[in-house]
Amino acid sequence: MRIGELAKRAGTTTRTLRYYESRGLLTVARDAHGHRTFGEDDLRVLRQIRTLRENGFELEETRPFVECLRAGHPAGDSCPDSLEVYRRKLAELDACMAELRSVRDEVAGRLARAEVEAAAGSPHGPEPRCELSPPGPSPDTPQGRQGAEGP
Amino acid sequence: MRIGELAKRAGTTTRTLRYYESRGLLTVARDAHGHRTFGEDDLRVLRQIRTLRENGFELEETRPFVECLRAGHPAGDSCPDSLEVYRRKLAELDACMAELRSVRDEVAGRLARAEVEAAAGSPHGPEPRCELSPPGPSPDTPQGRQGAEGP
DNA sequence: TGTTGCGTTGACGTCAGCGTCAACCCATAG
DNA sequence: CTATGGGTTGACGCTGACGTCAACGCAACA
Repeated sequence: MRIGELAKRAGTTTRTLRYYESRGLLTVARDAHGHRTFGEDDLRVLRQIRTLRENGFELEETRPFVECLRAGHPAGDSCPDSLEVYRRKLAELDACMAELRSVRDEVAGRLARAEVEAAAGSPHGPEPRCELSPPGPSPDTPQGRQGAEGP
Repeated sequence: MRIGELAKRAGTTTRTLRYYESRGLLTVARDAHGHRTFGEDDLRVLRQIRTLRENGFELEETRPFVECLRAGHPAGDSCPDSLEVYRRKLAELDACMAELRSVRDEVAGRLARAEVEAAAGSPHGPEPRCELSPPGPSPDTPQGRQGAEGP
């Protein structure tokens, strides 16, 4: 199997595969023409990586799973290092959710107070300029899974 | 007040202030030497920006608050545009938390299953020996089992 | 007179994970 | 012969919010 077919089968692109190779996540053999050749095991590795990436794992965090598979284990998470990544990720997710909750409460509080002020000041205060623009082309791209973090 | 003092008072750096100016968030006067000069109102604007940034607002999202302050309002969130940003942010936070929760459950499930497998296999001592195809033209890889793949 | 310390502008570096050319090679089909 | 459709490498772009120089000007202090 060559890189185009593998990319299609894994639902990704050739650019991505070459990038993974450059990161050392894929070890690639070449044929007589210098073309990369892959086997079914590479597809498994790739699927493992994609699954993790879709769950918000960074590329580097997939390395233990890849090495676990390459060591001949039936699944990428059959090894202690992979489990450790799972646990770290869980803790990370919990921390992130806690922070998001606190920020959410903070923002909700500010909004509530500001709305009260606005209601109190509205009859006499500054006139509301423009109401919010109608729900036009605002493509809400759900990309951020752990985005609202600082340093 | 010059840029160094303002940066210190706002707990940030001169680079940051110049960056904000380049984004049009700070309108800056110059003295005879070409040095930027700031007043207390600039400090207020800056504090508003920093507070929002610390709560995960993007720089561009702080613009309505800045303009609100510059329009002479007592607080940055005294204007409808600012409130709308608050509301959008709340929705965004809620969506993000929901996604994090689902990912968290997914990962927790995988960890639990993998730990069960590990506990079952550990007493017997799993021997991973078979390796995947190393660099070389042999795409034929006899592999006995397949691991559990998620949805 | 030098040194320190503040200011200025401009430009490149950083982090992740690729997308998007460009310029080329190679094989097969019409 | 050429068009098409693979493959190869290399290099730049993109997103955000700055950090980190470089090379300079200007003022005060000893």
